[in-house]
Amino acid sequence: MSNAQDMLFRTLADPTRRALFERLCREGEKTVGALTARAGVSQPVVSKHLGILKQAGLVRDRHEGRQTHYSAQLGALAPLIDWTSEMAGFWQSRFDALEDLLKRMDQ
Amino acid sequence: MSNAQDMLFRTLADPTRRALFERLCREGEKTVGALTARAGVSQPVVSKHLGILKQAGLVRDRHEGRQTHYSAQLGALAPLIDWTSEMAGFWQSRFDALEDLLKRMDQ
DNA sequence: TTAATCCATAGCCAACGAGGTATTGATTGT
DNA sequence: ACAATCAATACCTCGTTGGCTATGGATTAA
Repeated sequence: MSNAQDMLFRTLADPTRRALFERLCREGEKTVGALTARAGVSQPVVSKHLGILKQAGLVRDRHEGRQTHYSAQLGALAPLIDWTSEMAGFWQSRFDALEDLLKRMDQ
Repeated sequence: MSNAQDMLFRTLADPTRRALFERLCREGEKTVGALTARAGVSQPVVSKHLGILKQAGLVRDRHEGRQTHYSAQLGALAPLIDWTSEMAGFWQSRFDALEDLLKRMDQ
């Protein structure tokens, strides 16, 4: 039951985590220190969140000396987009079926 | 800090809740009893989840005698789609900027 | 009227998760 | 060599939440 959507939704459900991902999307690659400076939480917490984001495939890390650079991986949002369009698709097809039925009744 | 995206992500993060919403999208309006029959959890739990989905605007309820019919409200997914395209937009614009820079350097 | 059904609410408990501080490992600067 | 910086890990605490059972309120059936 632990599909890709599950991981994504759970990961993005936390505001702090989503804020980190948003900053990486907006501003590009950032070090842990830079992210911590404006995150409103302690450095270990930021590191933990980044770890979870990485596990979900939403970020990449690049080590350079003693600092780690993180960047957003937009492709990881694909399952989210797929799920949304799937839901919209179901709804649409039921709508189409209803429309079809109404047309038949109209004859 | 409690915007629309926050509510949506948090609501859809739970697998049981998401499964309920998916069934309503796929199969259309259903009573609490019908949903409970295949939910794998007890009726009170289903009711609670439906209440949370309702609060997030993802479902509507319609009372008919002693039973309550629930149906999906697809429009509520809009903030999710908006957020996703916003993230994609940020990424794209940074990509465009880089592309532009490379073009200039190429001259 | 009484019994049965349907759903919501209340109350409880266990597990999870997000936060903190302290510490370690690794790298850079002196 | 030693001190300082950066990020990750370990460990703890506390609030949240998802599950359950029991019950109540409302409606329908006998």
